[in-house]
Amino acid sequence: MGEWEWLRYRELIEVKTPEEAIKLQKKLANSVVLQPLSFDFSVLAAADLAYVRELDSYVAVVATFSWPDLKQLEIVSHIGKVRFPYIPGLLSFREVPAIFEAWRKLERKPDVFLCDGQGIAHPRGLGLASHLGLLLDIPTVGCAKARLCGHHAELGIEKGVRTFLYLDKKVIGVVLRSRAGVKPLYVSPGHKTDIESSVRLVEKCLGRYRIPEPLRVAHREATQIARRIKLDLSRENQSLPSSS
DNA sequence: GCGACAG
DNA sequence: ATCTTGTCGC
Repeated sequence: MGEWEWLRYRELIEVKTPEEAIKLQKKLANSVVLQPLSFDFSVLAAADLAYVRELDSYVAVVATFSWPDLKQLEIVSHIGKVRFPYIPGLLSFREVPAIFEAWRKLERKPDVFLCDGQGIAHPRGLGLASHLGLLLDIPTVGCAKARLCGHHAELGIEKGVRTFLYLDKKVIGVVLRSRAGVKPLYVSPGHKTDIESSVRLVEKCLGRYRIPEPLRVAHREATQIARRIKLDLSRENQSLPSSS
C-alpha cells in the first residue's frame, strides 16, 4: 500500500478509544452519498468474519461474484488479531480493518459491496457498510440480521413483504422478510446507493435461504476456516499438555 | 436512572 | 460473534 493510501486509511478508521470513534463517525457521516445505484456493473463482493476466541483472532473473508449471474469468482481470507472490542454502534472499527485486509488480496476488485451489518440505519448514520463504502469509495449495501436502531410497523409473515425503518421521522432503511416466517433482514444503503436500489440488490441476491447467497458464501467460508483453526488448536493441546 | 444494543 | 443437544415446526 502506498504512503498516500496508508494515510487515507488511517484518517478514515484509525482510532484509539470509543470516544474518538464516535467523533470520527459524526464527521464521516457527512460524506456518505445517497444516490440511485447503476446495476450495470460486473463484480459484486460480500464479506463476513468468524472469530476464534481462544486466540483473540478473527478470520475475514471476502467473496466476489459476477453480476448479475452471481457466479463465484474469487474468495480470499485474512487472519488477524482483534484490535477493537465489539461495542454496539462501533462495529465498523472492529470489522472494517479486517475486511479491508482481505479485500487487498483480491486480484479483481469489486464494483459493489454487500455487507453483513447496517448502512445508514445507525445512530450516527455510519454503520459498517457506510464506513466500508467511504474507505473503498464504491457503492455498498448494508444487510443486517437484526435491528440496531429505529422503529417500524409490524411485518407480515409472508415472503417478500417489507416496511420502512424509521429513525425519528426519517426513513433510514427497509425491513424485509426474505423467507416466510423467518426473522426479517434490515436493509439500508451504505454509500453511493439509495434505499430502493439497496433493497433491489438484496432481493436479486436471495436464493432459497434467509440470508442473501453472497453473504452465505462468505459466512460459510469464514466459519469453516475458524473451525479448522480451533480443531488444530485442540489437537495441539492434547499432544502437548505442557510446554516444559 | 432504566432499557436498547449490528457482529 | 461464540458456547452447545436436542428438538419443534414447515
